[in-house]
Amino acid sequence: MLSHKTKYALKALLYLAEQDKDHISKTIEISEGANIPKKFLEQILLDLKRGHFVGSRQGKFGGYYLLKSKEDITLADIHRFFDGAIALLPCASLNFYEPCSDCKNESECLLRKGIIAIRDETLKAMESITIASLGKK
Amino acid sequence: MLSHKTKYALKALLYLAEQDKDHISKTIEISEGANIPKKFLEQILLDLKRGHFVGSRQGKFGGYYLLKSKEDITLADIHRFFDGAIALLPCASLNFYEPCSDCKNESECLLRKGIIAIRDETLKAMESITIASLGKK
DNA sequence: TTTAATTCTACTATTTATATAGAATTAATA
DNA sequence: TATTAATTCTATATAAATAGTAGAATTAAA
Repeated sequence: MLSHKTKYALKALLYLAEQDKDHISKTIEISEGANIPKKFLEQILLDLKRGHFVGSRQGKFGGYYLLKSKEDITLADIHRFFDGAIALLPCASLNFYEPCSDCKNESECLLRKGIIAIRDETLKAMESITIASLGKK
Repeated sequence: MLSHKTKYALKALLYLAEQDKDHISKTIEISEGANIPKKFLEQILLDLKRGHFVGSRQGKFGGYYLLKSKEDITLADIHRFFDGAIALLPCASLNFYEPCSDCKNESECLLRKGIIAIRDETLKAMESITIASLGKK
């Protein structure tokens, strides 16, 4: 399952992607438009800024805007950024690999191969979906 | 990610599937064979029993054995049984559907359609993997 | 009756998720 | 330059889920 944070981040990005180019969205505007708790959204937007997905302008008339092109932000990117690994086990993750603490011999683990097969399919689907493709109803 | 509980359950089922027919495995034996904390495994085996995946014999020389055929236990089954929904959002789940509390209009939710597409792919992969197929190295 | 296993109930840390509060900083503009 | 309204930052709070432990009760074979 996605965490609420990830879901809210995706909704916020979708909101930003819908706006006119050059429009700068205030937090409160996104919060109301996408129905996300304002203070929580504030943190999420800061995270997205640190991840270089969005940019911000400070001070009066400040706000947020998309930094990356909406075609270039995939569901896999946002999942990894907030929730981490896409694979169901750390030993099967490409970007967040860790050995299982209870694993005696990873190369002989029966489970791992199945989990890798699932990861491959899920990943293919998640990388094919972008903020732009979601927007095209 | 799978919870440890789900991972341990899968490892325990794999262990049971490897045994000779009619063999009854004691908890301590599975615990040591699959490297799972014994007391935690005890709870997991009870859960698996309640789910009719395994059967047990009580008393001296008691233990656990597979109840369902190993061809009929899929990764999707075990995931759903312990960790619940396979979909990334509850509104996209077939077996654990719930509306999102922050959703204004589900039928128009841009995110939902993408999440359903991912679910379809992941599900196909998870249903194709069984305890039996994992065992065939 | 003894023994060795499962079964059951309850408890308890630890971590993660989901936020909230409030002060500091920034930048436009009157 | 003072005001205003926004972001930014740090810290904290709370609730739920995860992971695991303890110990007594029950069961059934020998």
